[in-house]
Amino acid sequence: MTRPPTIRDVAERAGVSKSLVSLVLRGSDQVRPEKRDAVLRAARELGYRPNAAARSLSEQRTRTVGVLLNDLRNPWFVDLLDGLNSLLHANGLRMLLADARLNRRTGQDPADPLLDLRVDGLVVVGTLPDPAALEAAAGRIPVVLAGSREPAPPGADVVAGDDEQGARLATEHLIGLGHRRIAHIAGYGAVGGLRRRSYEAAMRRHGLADLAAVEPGDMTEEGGYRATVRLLSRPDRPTAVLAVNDITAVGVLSAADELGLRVPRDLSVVGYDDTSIARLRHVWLTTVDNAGHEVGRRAARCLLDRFGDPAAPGREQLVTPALEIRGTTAAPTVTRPLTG
Amino acid sequence: MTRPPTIRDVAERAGVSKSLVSLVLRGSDQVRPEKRDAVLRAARELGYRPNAAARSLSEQRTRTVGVLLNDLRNPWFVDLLDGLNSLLHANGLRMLLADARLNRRTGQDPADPLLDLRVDGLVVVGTLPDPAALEAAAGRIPVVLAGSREPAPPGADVVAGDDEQGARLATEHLIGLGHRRIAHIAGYGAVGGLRRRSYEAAMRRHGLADLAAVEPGDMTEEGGYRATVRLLSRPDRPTAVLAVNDITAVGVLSAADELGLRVPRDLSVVGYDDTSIARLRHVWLTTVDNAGHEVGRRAARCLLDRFGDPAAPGREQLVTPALEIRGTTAAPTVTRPLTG
DNA sequence: GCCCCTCTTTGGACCGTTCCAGAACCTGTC
DNA sequence: GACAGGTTCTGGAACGGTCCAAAGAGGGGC
Repeated sequence: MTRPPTIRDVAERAGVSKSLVSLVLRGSDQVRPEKRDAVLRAARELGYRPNAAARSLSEQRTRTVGVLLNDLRNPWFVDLLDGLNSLLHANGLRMLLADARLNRRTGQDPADPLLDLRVDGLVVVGTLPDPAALEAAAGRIPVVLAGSREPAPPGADVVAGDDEQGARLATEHLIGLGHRRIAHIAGYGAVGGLRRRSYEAAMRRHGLADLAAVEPGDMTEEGGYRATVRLLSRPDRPTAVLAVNDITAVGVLSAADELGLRVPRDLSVVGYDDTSIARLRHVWLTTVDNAGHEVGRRAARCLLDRFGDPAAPGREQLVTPALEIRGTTAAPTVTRPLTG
Repeated sequence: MTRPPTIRDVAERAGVSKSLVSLVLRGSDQVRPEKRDAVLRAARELGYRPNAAARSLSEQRTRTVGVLLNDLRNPWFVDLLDGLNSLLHANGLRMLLADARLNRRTGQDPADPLLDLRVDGLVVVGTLPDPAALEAAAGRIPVVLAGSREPAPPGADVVAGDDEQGARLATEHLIGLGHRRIAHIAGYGAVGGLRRRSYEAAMRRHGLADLAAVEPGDMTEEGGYRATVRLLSRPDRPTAVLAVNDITAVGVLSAADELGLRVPRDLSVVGYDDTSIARLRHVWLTTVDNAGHEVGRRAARCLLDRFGDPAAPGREQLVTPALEIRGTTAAPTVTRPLTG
């Protein structure tokens, strides 16, 4: 009922000035121990909590970093957040999450609430909101795009997994197992393009360009399912499929199941992202681990660096992914087709 | 580089006082149209954004509701957030997410950052953080526990799915299909207890008390797997399993798979929560839809009501769940055991 | 006892808003 | 043309902190 205590209430109870309370609470060592104790005791007794709004108004900074997520339903970013948070937290910064999809309702820019709160920095995870609005933001505060490779506004940093390397690892894993007809179910956006082109390049490098087959998908399970049905109904059907992401790969598994193909005996499947779904025993998908934690850590690093030097030019950092071999890939048992 | 424009900059450019700018921006109709236009134009030209910290300091409210999530990795709450947001947003409130697990690092209470920001209300989604801290918060601001049935601090509201009804629906679905040996893999917490007891009650009501079997689990896939291995190695093994949640049910599927049992022919499986995993074609799990969206809407409703009447006693609201029948349940094909 | 110096402590300005009392300006009436 | 009453507009005081210049306290040297 009664209003929360302020720094003045604490000062009064401790018998000192509000300035001294402020000093103590900010950990100054220019304070006599007895006074410090008196202040801390008073604060404890009153249940004092600093008012973040007042503090940031006065300090001209919020010690808060806004994180814009494109879709909470797609949990691949959880590791990334974890890495991000660990470093930010160690530097006394808090993280504020906003779901771009939820906030889109308004028709306004999804970053608006965060910008109104005057966050000190912005991390955009995954696909971009309105690039124009982001560019405006990048002029005022540090902006980092994490986990995607969209074109960045000038002055923004980009940290992401190395999609080219990851797709190459996956493709060469399949080639190394002896597969030659390896199909790819593609996605959209910068990530989709990079993974597809890297797959194509790897096939070409191993003299398999003619056997490459790209089927478009929409990065959903349903899309993976449908693309697989199309792929497997071809006369020269593939013995392995590289999907643009895990969820698409799960669609591939469903289709294979339905068409009576056993995985990995009749069909090898590789996903991408190493989401929790891939780790389910029931799925146990071979996939590419995007090193989300490390991406998050580096994104935080970028932000921290940029607080120090706001004018530094935007950089792009790629984190090396790792192949995670599980149960959906094996050597092909089908006899080598004549055309191979 | 230059500092963001303030309301005074706008006032100067529009040739009016800052108070008038404030009036215009808050949509007062006590302003002459020409002045209003001048102010709006000036604001647009300067790229003015209101400073949320200053506003909330002055207004003594933040128009922000804090949402405390227990674990972003467990995405069952996404629908809930969606429902929550829709109503809050319509009432001019924004949502701030905090992950309790991420913030726990500090050893402090995970709600601290939200409370420092002086959120106007708090929604705790899922299992509780430190109950003591929550109780302190409930004294100052409206608190709603959403999606779980933990004991609430006095003055807090609780909105959740009706676990008893859901578990009964699921159990009776299995009984209706002809199953008699129905096992339950239990979980922990209030939710775990309610679902288990409701399962037991339903079995009893149908004269199947002797055939009831409860195996403890830990609400993870691994736990579901292990519990199933134990269950299926019994001489009188069940023909159906009701799992405490979807993720546990996926563990059941894995174990069945590994032991050579076909689902649903040899074993029926029901999950709980209707998470996105249950909807994967490759899983296609029969489960209980917890009506997350509706739970979220009602939680928002509670909060809004409580802004109006802070002293109202805490209420508990239950939302009726619905059975979602998919591919993992069917009539038992095994002959009825003699003891049945 | 006085002066200087360092270590503590304090009052007051400021951050960018809202809110409120009252000023200024209309308009119509007598 | 003064006045009442309404509509518009304004200055200044909050809000709860931080920051800074300067005041006060204490100690040492002469």
